Amino acid sequence: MNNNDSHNAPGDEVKYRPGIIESKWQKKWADTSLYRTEDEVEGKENRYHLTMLPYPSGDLHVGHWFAMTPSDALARYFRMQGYNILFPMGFDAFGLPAENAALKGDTHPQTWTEQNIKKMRDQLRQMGAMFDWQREVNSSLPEYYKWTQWWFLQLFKNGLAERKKAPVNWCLDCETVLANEQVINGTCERCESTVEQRELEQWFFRITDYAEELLDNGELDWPEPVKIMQRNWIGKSIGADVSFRMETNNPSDDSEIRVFTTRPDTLYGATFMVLAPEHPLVSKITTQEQKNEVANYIEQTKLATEIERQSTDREKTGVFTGAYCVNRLNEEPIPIWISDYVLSTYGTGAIMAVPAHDQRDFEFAQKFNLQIKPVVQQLDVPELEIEEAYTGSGKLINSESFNGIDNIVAIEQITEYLAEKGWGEKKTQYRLRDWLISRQRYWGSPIPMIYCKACGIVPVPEENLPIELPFDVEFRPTGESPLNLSDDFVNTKCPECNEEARRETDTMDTFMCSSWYYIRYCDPNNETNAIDRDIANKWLPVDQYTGGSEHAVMHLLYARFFYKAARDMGLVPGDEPFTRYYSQGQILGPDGKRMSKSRGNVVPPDDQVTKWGADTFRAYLMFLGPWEQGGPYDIDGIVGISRWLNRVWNLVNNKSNLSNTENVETTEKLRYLNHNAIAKVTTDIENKQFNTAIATLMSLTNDLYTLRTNTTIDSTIWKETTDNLLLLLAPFCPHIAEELWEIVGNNYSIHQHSWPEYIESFTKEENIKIPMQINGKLREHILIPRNATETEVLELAKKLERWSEIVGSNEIIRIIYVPERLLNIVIKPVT
RNA sequence: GCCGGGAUGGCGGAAUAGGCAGACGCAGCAGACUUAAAAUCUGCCGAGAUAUAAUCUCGUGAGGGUUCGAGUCCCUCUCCCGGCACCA
Repeated sequence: MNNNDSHNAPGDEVKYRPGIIESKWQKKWADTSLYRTEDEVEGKENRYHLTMLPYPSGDLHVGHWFAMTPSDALARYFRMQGYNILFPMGFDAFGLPAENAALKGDTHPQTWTEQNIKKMRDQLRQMGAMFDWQREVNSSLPEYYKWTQWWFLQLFKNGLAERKKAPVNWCLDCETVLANEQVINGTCERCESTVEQRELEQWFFRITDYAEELLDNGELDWPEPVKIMQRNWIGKSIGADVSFRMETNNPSDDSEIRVFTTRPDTLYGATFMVLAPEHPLVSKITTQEQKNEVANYIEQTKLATEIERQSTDREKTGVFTGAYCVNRLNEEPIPIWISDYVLSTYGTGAIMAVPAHDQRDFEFAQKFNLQIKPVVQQLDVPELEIEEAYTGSGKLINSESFNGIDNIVAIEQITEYLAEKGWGEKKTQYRLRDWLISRQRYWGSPIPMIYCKACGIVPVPEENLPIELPFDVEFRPTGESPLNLSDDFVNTKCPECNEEARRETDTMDTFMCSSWYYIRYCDPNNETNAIDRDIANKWLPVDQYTGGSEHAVMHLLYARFFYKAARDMGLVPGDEPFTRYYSQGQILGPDGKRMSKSRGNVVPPDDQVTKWGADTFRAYLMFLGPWEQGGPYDIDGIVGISRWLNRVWNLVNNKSNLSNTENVETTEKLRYLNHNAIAKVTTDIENKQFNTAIATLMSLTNDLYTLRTNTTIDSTIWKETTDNLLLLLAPFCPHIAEELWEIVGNNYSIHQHSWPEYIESFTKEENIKIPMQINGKLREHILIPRNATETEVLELAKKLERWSEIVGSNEIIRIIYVPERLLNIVIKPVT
């Protein structure tokens, strides 16, 4: 008998119509506030799940679905496990695209953003995710950025926000400065256009104060590659600061050059010095004869873009200053050069060059015919025969009293010696720079600072927040902050002396907004505080964060810094914002390339939802492959999920072949299938292996189908089985699970039901089939009782028909029985 | 250059802790149902040998090794993807 026949009998047809049931349940969930999260629920532990909030570009992308729906499934699973789950959503709504769109079209960034949010909110609702929309945040609303500004003031009061002059990255196209993290290969992270260095006074957050603590991320339950990326970005180096006396005819001149080196052991091999062209000493020390050449070189450097300057395969350039300093260890004179391969922003902006043991210095020395002096033994060859720098270890040579000492030991000894003499000291350097947060753009949160001629830099009093972003402003990028053009905005009174003063007109980097949004979700409507301390204790830190690893050294590092600063102000509990973080991969176009309009490989999620339904689309995205891996979206594969859900639908709706008489064998088989699936799906979800969880559910569906087609089943055990199937399905496909749950007569809502538990003994069958190998090669299968001993298994094996054929009279030299897994018989031919 | 991750059928992928390679799905092939198609259902679906089979051989990027047994562990190499890139 065919299930489908009876199901399709006239008058009995109930077809799976995703479009109808999905909107039905989305409405009911909203009407009954099913996903409304209270801060406290009796008997339930709070658990905070979070997926990165989107930028309101105006159109939800498959990438959003790929990132958010598995995250939703995970949150739903933990909800069913009995936790009180916070799973919020919002919009990272400040940023350049709004301005760019406004410049192209006849609209305002605010209008554009509002419209986009409205559209995207609807698109997000179609996912059927358990977002608590009452906690939505929008970082561009004054109710939100009031607190972004408030945080700025707290950082300022705690000495973590400062205005300083520094060489900064300037994007020529965006006409604004950028943080170091936002410059990729010398180009702007957003618009990919050229970035150049400018010396400007800007607002910085002192993230470097937390370098050491940020580096210490080993205990975090985060993907190892992301932690490594952060550690590399912070870039800790231990070495020494060493000072070299300037050689001068004037005995009262005690000026010196300080360098940072990780190789104090090679100090005797320093044969020249190199200063960054921007180094302040350059103008002081350059001799009359070299003045022109040096000035020309500095001019050239300024003209070079960051891409040109940072290119490693470019030949080294530089000029001699004419000046010398003295290596205090041996009183030898050392010529001082300048070159752009030395960065003014790292260390002291000057280096001692040891060409024998540093490849960059080696290349420079070769180009300009400078002395190469080996000081580590392995390189004890005539100077002309040296082909590259030796960076390995060895005993010191040419180093006077340090000769013969292992260079690793010499690092310590020479550093100590320098310290004793007052010529240097041990030093730790970080590659990480302070976080530059000023932006010369309109669509961002104004920086709440005031410049007063008399009082200097004065923070806006907290009670005057928010400093609202004026709507009516000419925001065309001119390289000058648009807010500067608004007299109403700029002109103000000094909060201290009440005299005429000017407001800061730069806005904040939008990464500032996203550094604390997860804090605001906990208490989104609080008008007197950024977050209530009691509520913070209830939810923070985030238990499970998910999102793309492209944010590894930007958002994720900034947020960690921010949270630690907030902790030190006593405002949030714990040391880290995100206890667990998991990065999903990237979904690609069907052609395996990044989806983009220009490539024409974009798969619009709305179309997929219309065609297949949200549940099918969700499950397909989770089924494609490992979540962390991402990969191409195969437009044809989704039909498999659609077929599966239809089978589930028919399986549960079908009333045929059910009876009231129990068949013990069938019941046992059903229990086994059922509990096995519960066990597998449970561990898979916990490990975020959604693809295999869904494969398990498919297998279960197939097995139930087969059993149902071939046997008559007791209706009680059948309902128990299908109920469990629906519960296991609920996190992945919340709508169909809810609909079928209702159809079989269960109470609303399946999503308030607890996750099924499996019974260990049911997950195993009495008799199992194990492979039997001869010399490690598969020869037969044998059916054995699960707890059989080796002897019993061997007896069963000997009863096999093929025993004499495959073993015969050969000598058995070893028997390996792995309980419940395999039997391997090692034989040797009798000669 | 440095630091990560990876390579398994026609395709996406699966495989506790070293134990039946290819679960699950797509595509494909054959059949059932149908006037027909779609949908659905059933079966097959890594390569090769043999008479269909039973069975055997080969097979997880390449080469070597450890082991009764290797996709999994060790060594060497190739290619692909991601990050950083003159950080002294």
